[in-house]
Amino acid sequence: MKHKKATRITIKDLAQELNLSTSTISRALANHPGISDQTKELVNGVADRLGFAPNSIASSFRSRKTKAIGVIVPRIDIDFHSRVISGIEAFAYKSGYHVTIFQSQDSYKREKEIVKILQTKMVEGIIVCLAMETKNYDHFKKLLKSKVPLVFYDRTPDSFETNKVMINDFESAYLATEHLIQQGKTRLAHIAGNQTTGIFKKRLEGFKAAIEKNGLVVYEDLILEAQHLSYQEGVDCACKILDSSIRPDGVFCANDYTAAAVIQTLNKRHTAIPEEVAVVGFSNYPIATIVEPHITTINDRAFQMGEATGRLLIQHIEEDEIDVIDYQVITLKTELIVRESTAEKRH
Amino acid sequence: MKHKKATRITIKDLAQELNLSTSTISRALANHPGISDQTKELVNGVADRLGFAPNSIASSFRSRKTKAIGVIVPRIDIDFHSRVISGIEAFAYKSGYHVTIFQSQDSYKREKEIVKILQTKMVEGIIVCLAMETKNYDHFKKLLKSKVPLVFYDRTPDSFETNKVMINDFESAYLATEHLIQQGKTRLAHIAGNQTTGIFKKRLEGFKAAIEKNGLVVYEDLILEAQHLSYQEGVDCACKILDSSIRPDGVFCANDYTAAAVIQTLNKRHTAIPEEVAVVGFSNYPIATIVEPHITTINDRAFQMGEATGRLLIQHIEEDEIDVIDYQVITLKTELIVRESTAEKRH
DNA sequence: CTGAAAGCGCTTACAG
DNA sequence: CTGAAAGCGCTTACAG
Repeated sequence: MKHKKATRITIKDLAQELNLSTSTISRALANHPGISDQTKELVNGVADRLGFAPNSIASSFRSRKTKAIGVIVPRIDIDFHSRVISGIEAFAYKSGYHVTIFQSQDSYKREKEIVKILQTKMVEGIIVCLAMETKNYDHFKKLLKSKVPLVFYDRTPDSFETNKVMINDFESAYLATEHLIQQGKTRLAHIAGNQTTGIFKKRLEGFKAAIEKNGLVVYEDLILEAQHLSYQEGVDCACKILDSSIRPDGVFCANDYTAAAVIQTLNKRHTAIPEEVAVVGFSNYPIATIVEPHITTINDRAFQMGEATGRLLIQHIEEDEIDVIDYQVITLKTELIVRESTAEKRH
Repeated sequence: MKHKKATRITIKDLAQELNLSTSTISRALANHPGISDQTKELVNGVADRLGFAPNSIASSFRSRKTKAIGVIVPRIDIDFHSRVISGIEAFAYKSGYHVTIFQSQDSYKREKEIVKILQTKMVEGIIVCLAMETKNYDHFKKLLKSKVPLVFYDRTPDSFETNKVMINDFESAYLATEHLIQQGKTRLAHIAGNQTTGIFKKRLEGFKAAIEKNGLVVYEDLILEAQHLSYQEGVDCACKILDSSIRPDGVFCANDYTAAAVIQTLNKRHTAIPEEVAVVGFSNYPIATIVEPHITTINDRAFQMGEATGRLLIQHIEEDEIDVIDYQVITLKTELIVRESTAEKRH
């Protein structure tokens, strides 16, 4: 006798067992209204007893619904993205969807490959945070042409309109900068992110706008760009800024790693924070409350961004008859969390 | 005329277009050996021209291969897990698999729900890091009975043998503790993780073993348990330890958050690190090189753990005929990264 | 090297 | 409230 692979129980088996049609079994399992409660109980009972597990692939194939959404992120192991994904998964799960994840590794080539894979109807909708390299959006336009619901978050296309979820980077930077001004700071520096990326451009703009609106001077020499906003780049920028002839009394950093770097550099130089130099970060990473003094920063609400992105996508998946909406742009509120690096007395 | 949904191109359409059978089209697209190169070129050309995208659901349904693996983690937005997932995705992607992620939120109930969802043949194999609450493994045993390949990582079942990928927690803790002893430290403290979890129990055991092996005394009063190993718990434990009558000169922490907490607490008390008290952490989180002094810690190789887990699972999926292997346990090497919190001179 | 045909396990209009 | 029947888009043994 040959080794026989465990054959799975199907609705056919249940039908045979109960002398009912497969139609009835299928409907009973789906809790269809037109089936008597008695039959439903009977079916569910036998299903349990025989250890029936529905074949979701067959079901997806037939119904053309996979209940799957695809997510393309640059990298999963970046704090911001892992929190967004967590929000997406949490919302998707309670809506009966599951989430399949791909990393573009910030590569345009790989992003295109992934889009191609996702075009096979494996997923009902796609969420994307663009790869750093991506400047051409044809692969996504093709997707849209075939009516696949698509939502971008954070890093979004700049040359065409589509569904997006973002935070108000301009306003957040404006808020952060104005807070420094309110603390009496007048010579402000900024460690900026990659200026080919929209969100970092907006943060720089918000920084400048707040300064100008308050009648102060924008010192271009105090604005430095850090490609990856890493801690080490932050240290380098901090040294340059602090050694500049215009000695700054406030620094706004485009993320918390660089803010932590500025703070540690100041600490080493025994410069009083915030009295001599105040520091504001961006994102509210865990380090913001570990570094001393704790970092005043912008709460970027990554988890909520994930939830909002998931909600928007699922809405588009399920209400595709509402063809009236062309695209939707959601901007989330942020908040300034004031901590010791700008305001409170250090104990 | 009613609005007609964009009907997808199928292999039938390609067959018609080329006056070939669907069998040939299917084989040509799959690059089957028994098809002439000329035909393959022809088919691929027309497929491109008509914008054919294969229906992977139909294919999965028919071939019984989904090329999908499911991953159940407590939470995605924990640094360790996000790095493991990144490793899993990276390995899976280059092996032609994709990864669907679920968060158990450390809930036993939710973990069972997810397992039930995954039993629908949606995935070909499953990777799990157990929920904190989980003490009963029946849901996984059922999975194994139905021959679904299953691999656990990090937090693994303690009462039954199965595929696992772990680091050597005992040995790592032993190494870390012995390093403190080599620095001349004799009164050692330990901030331990939840002792109902195997890995944290092993870390405590390794800590004790190193002390005993070196002829020193284990001070039970200097061993504190922190449920979640959070920064705040770390601060609380640090205060208790430092105010104890046996003043410790070395602290081994079960993660880097609590190690950072100990360091900051020592800094506030103006206690010299490492001269008066040396500190070792665990995991090599980003904060390890941000906090001053930088933290000596164990590199837990999370990304590599993800790769190894993915490799092991896919091996089991693809070589299921190799029934000889019952289960496999892989233990990864760790390394001690020595930094200023124990050894180097602080500049 | 290519084709005819069966069938994977469901769902769903249609009929009663 | 239930059933008979068609069919989703592929893959694959079998035949030539």
